Order: sequence, then structure tokens, then C-alpha cells
Amino acid sequence: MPKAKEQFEEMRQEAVRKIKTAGLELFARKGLAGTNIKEIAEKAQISLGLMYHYYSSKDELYLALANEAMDMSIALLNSLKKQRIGAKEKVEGFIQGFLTGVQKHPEICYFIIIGQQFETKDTSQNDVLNNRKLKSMELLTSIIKAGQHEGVFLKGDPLQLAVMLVAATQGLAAFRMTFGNKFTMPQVEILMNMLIP
Amino acid sequence: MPKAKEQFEEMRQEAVRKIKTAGLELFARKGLAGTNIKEIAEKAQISLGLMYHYYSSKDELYLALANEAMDMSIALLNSLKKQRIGAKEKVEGFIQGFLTGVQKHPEICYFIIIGQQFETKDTSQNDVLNNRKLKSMELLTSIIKAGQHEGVFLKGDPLQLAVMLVAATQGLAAFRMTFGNKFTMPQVEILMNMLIP
Amino acid sequence: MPKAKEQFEEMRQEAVRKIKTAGLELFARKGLAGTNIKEIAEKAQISLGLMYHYYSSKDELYLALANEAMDMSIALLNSLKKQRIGAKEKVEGFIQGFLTGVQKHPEICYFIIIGQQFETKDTSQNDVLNNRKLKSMELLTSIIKAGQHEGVFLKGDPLQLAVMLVAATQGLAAFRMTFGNKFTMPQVEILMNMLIP
Amino acid sequence: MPKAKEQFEEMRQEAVRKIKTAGLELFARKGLAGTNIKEIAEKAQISLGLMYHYYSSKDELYLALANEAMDMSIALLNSLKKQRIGAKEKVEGFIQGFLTGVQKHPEICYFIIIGQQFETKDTSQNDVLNNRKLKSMELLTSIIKAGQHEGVFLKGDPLQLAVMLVAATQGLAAFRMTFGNKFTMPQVEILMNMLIP
DNA sequence: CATGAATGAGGCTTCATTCAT
DNA sequence: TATGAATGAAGCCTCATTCAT
Repeated sequence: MPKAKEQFEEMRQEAVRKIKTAGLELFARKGLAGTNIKEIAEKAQISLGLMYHYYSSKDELYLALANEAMDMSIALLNSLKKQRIGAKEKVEGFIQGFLTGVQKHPEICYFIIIGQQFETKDTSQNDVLNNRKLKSMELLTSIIKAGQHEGVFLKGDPLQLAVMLVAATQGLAAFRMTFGNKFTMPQVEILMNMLIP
Repeated sequence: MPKAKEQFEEMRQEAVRKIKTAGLELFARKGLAGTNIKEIAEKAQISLGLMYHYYSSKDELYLALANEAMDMSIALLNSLKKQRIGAKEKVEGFIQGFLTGVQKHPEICYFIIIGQQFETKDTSQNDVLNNRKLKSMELLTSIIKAGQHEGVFLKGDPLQLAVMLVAATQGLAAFRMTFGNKFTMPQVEILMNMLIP
Repeated sequence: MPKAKEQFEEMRQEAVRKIKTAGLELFARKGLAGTNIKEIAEKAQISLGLMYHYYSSKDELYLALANEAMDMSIALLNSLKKQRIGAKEKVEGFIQGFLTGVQKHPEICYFIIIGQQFETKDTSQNDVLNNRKLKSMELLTSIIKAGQHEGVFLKGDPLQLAVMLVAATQGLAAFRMTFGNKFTMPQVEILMNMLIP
Repeated sequence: MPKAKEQFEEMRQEAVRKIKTAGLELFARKGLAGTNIKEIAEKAQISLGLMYHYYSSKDELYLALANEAMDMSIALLNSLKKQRIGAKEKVEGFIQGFLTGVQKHPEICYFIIIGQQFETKDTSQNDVLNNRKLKSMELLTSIIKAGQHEGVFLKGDPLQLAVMLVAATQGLAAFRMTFGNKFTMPQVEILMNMLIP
């Protein structure tokens, strides 16, 4: 009698989860080109072949992970944007979510890092990702703009402020990844200083 | 010295310059593993063999460029540290040097990016570079600490402030590299807000 | 025999039939090395595991099909040889069986093609098949020789005539396979011209 | 001092020639999928990497060889078509060229075989080749048509006659390849019988 | 009888590096 | 100094086959 559909589904979920976890860390640490598939399979404790059962290429896994990172970022920003709170609180929520998140789930660093750079062979996919990146920047920019209207944020090109916020975020994630627990994440206030007069 | 020797020397200089320029951009854009030597040679318009005449391996070229980036950064910070000006002016000088520099010489972005991550096979060389990176962070940290003593900078862990400054710098460089002229670098003041109460 | 057994037997027959039909076409079109088992299973609409329930390897399925093609060819020639008709009629019967067959059952093309080349890993099996191929050539040769004795066929090495007949047959099958219905099979007479003075 | 351009050119020619010779035989014997690149390199007595210096993939080498086979076939037919001789002599020239050619240069068999079947991943390239194949069939068809007008050839669809001629040719080449010198090629007359009343 | 997840050897391809000239 | 052909180890990927259920 054939194996139950649920069983298969469970196996799939489990394997995919292991692949993603392993891939995320390695890609974040060593980049797309610097990571090799065998290494991912070993870290995920599955066979090389199984990787290809779920992802048709290294690039595809990479893109899936990068898109997931984008999903998280955009979802967070969208949810904050809709909330009926001040712009300052929204940005604080963004930073907090990130800073606190990293303390509890260090793998978030990997998501932040992987969102930084993509250079797969499939140029159109790179463009898709870059557009999503711009999209998420726009969300943050619009929140900052609102804050400027409210008068709680500094004047100046809101895009540039957003870029700097994101840039600092990524830089911190990189430091955290390199130096681990030796490096403590800064207080929310310090980052907010960039925006507050 | 016979004229012939000078000519040879000139040729050397020219070839090395071309290799460095090509390598720097490609390494910055695609990382060490993602860049291939043939591509560098083609961009530099020299033969593969000649590349190996000047650099005995890909890693060596990469390390040379990364060290050069460090040299520049440390030299700038050392020179600023020695000057008899306020800490605020020193940090402004650091940021200014970088922001203005990028406007005039876009390749500075590449230097900033390449200074972010090293992952050559020669672990000891990686460590050397990471130590130099820490060294340059310490220089910036000591300047910030001085500013805190002077009372012109915010309180708080000066290392964390330094990290954020550098992180933001690197993030901006990455944006500049990705989006080119479409992205204008921000005013010095905005970055200084991170430090000024 | 209990009814259940019959049902199982029916299922077997059905599965085997589907595997053979799918395998035959794919092997004929793409060769042994160029066809993959998963593709066969998909075309046959059965699972990979079931394929291996009936055939223990790709080569085994291939050999089974090739042998079946040989069986058909040898059986036809043997039956014609025994009949009490002229050699001309026998050869016409051979060609007719093939030409008419293809019009009605296009899959015969695949049998003809698969009979052309065998290159499995099991050398001894290849030899078995090549010997059967020679055997069928000999049958045709002996019919042609008889025709020459009867004076209805051209003089000349009867083996060469047989080879050409078979060669033309295979070539036509290949054309038919490539171009499908756009290509109409020629009249028996045209092929017979090779033998008739 | 750099190696002379001529020297490089000579090296290239030699390497390409070796690769082609080895590839042609192996592809003809075992098909595209059944031949592996390492085997080709070994037979050609060059390294695996060098193959890729000249051909960017296995498919590309295969297509190059198949196209070359087509070139030869079309060139021969075009040259015959232009000559001021009877259609019968033209077709005889075609067959003769092939039969004699094979006796002297057995590798022609490989060209004939490789022209039979292509199934590379690049579908558009397959179509290009199939169109060239049709083109060469048309050339032969037009010669046969002329012969029918002259009254020297049998009536009937000239395309079918052409197909059969080509089919027989390919079949003979396949036999020759399988059985080598043990199999003597038939006389021109026997093949001509297909066309002559 | 039936399923499809899992394995890993083997094939295709890339690319850092060497070398004869 | 300068060239680019040549090498082969290492990486990506495919696929025949096995196996738990």
C-alpha cells in the first residue's frame, strides 16, 4: 500500500526546512559563489541528490531564501505602516523588531545579510529582487516622510534617511555575524538619533 | 640608469594599475569566489599570463587590494587623529573624505566594499586583515571617545557608535555601487546626527 | 482460480503494457542513454517504484523491447518462408507487413528503430541480440537466394540485397518517426524494384 | 617574447582536428547521450579542459559535426546539380561519391550516421539541422524529378524515391560501421535499380 | 501491488594555474 | 615582458536504483 500522502508531505517539509536553514547560514557567511552545494547538503545532513529533489539549482535555493528575506522585511513594514501609531513608533518598531529579533534568533542576521547582494545567473530574477528591495525601501521612506510631516523627524531627503537606516542595520548584522556574542547590539535610541532632531 | 629600464618600469606600473583597477571593481561587485581571473585579465586588457607575472594567485591580488583599502582607511584616520582639531571636525573629516571622495572617484566605493569581507584560503592572511580592520575601528573609536570627553558627542559605547558609522558608510557605498548616479550621497550632517546630541 | 488473482493479473498486464508502450517510443526517439527512467514512468503514468517492480533495470526493459522487436521480425520471416508461395510474394509479404503495419500501428516504427542499435552495459546480451539480428538477415537472405534460383530476382550477393532492403526499411521508419503523417510511406513496388530485373 | 600568432593558430587547428575526429567516431557509434566527454578527450589525446577551450559544450561539438556533415552533403548535391550531365549520371555521382568515399575514408560513415539523428537540448538548433536535412533532400528530389522528365527514372513521388535512396545509404553506412571490412559495399547498379525502370 | 523520497556515483563544466615560446 | 594554449581538480547537476511504508 502506498505511503500516506501526509507522510510524504511531512518528509518534504522536514527536508526543505533543513536545506533552508543550512543554506541560509552558509550563503550569508560566504556568498552565493563562495558556498558549495555539497557543504549545504552536509550541514543539512541530507544527500546531495535530495537537494536537487527540492531545488533545481543552487541559484534557485539562493533566490528562494533571498525572496523569503524580502517577504519578511516587506511584511513587517506593511504591518507597521497600517498601525495607528506615530511614525516614530513605527520606525522604532522596525528597528526593535530587528534588534530584538537578532538577540533571540541569531539566524535573522543571515536573512539581513542575504538581502544585501544577489548576483545569480538569471538576470531577470536579480531584477525582480532588486525591485522588491526598492519596494521595501519605499515603504520605509513613506513612513519616514510621514514622520517628517508630523515634525518628529529631521528634514532632508527621506530616501537617504531610509537608506542610511537600512545600511546601518545591515552593517550591524554583518558585525554581529563576524564577531558573534562578543558584539552587543546597540540601543534603539542610538539608531533613532539619525532621524530625531 | 639606462632609459630601457625606466621604460620597463613604466610598463610595469601601467600593467599593475590596469590589473588593480579591473580587479577592484570585479571583486567589489561579485566577491572573491564570484570573480574569475580571466575576466579580470580581459577587463584589464592584458593576457592571463601577464597577470600571473605580477600576482602569483587570485588570492594574492585580492589580499593586496584589501590591504590597500585598509592602508587608506588607517592612514586617513591616523592623519586626522594627529591633527590639532576637535573630535567633531575629525569625524567630519573622515566622513567628508569618504563622501566627497566617492563623488569624485567612484572606485572608492569598491575599496569600501572590498574592506568588508575577506575569505581567502590563507586563514592567517584573513586574520591579519581582520586585525587591521579592528585596528582601524579602534582608531575611530578613540576619536569618538575623545569627542565624548569633549562633550560634543553622545554618551554610549564608543565602539558601537564607531561600528554604526562604518556600517552606514559601507551600506551607502553598496547602494551607490548598485544604483550608480541615480543615488546621491547624503550630507555630512545627516551622518553626524548619529553622534551629536 | 479465485477472482482476486485474475484481477491482479489484469493489473499486471495493464501496467506492463503501459511501461512497454512508453519505453518503446522514448527509446526509439532518444536512444537508450538519452532516455531516462523517470520520463518513462511519467509517460506510462505509473510510479517509479512500480517500474522497478516489473523491470529490474533500465537495460532490462530495453533488452526486453529489442528482443520483442526481433521476435516479431523473425516470426514474420519464418512464417513467410514456410508458406508455399513464390519468393517474390514472400518478400512482398515482408514489405507489405511492414508498410501496411506502420500505416495502422505507428508504433511499429519504434520497433524497427529499436532493432537498429543495441549498446547496453551487458555485452553478452548485446551479442545475443546482434546474433538474432544476423539470424533474421539470414532468413531474408535465404528467401532472396531462392528468388534468384527461381530467376525472379536480380543476380548479386543476396546478403547485400537483404541488407539494402532492411536498410531502406529502417530509413523509412526513421523518416516516418521524424515527420509523422506528413510523410507517406511508398508503394511496395518501389522497394521491390531493388530486387526485380 | 610572445609566441607567434601562426604558432597559436597551428596549435588550435591541430587540437580542433583531433577533437573532431574523436568526437565524430564516438558520436556516430554511440549517439550524443551515450558518448561522454572524457572519452572524447582521451581518444583525442587532449585534456578535458582543452575541449572546452574550443567547444563550449558537448552539444556544441555535436552540432558542429552534424552541420559539417550536412555541409558536405549539400555541397556535393549542389555541385552535381550544376554539372551538364544527365540526371542518371548525377545520382550515380552521388552514390559513387559515397560508396567510393567510404572505401577510402571509413570516417565518412560517421558523417552519414551523425546526419541521421539529433536531439540536443537546444531545440532551435535541432530545427535548423532538420531544415538543412530537408533542404538536402529537396536537392536530391529535384535531380530525380529531372531524371523522370528525361524519362530515365521510374515514375512516382520523387521525394519518396529520394528518401529511399538516402535511407538505404544510411542503412549501409550503419552496417559498414557495425561489421567493418567484413561487409563489402554493394555495386552502384544495385542502388540505381531503385530508380531505373 | 504501489508510492515517491532518498542516495551517491558519474557525467558535464568551470577555472585557477602552469608553461613553452 | 608577454601570450594564450593546456591541464586537471573541484564544483554543479543528473539519474539509475533502493527502500520504508
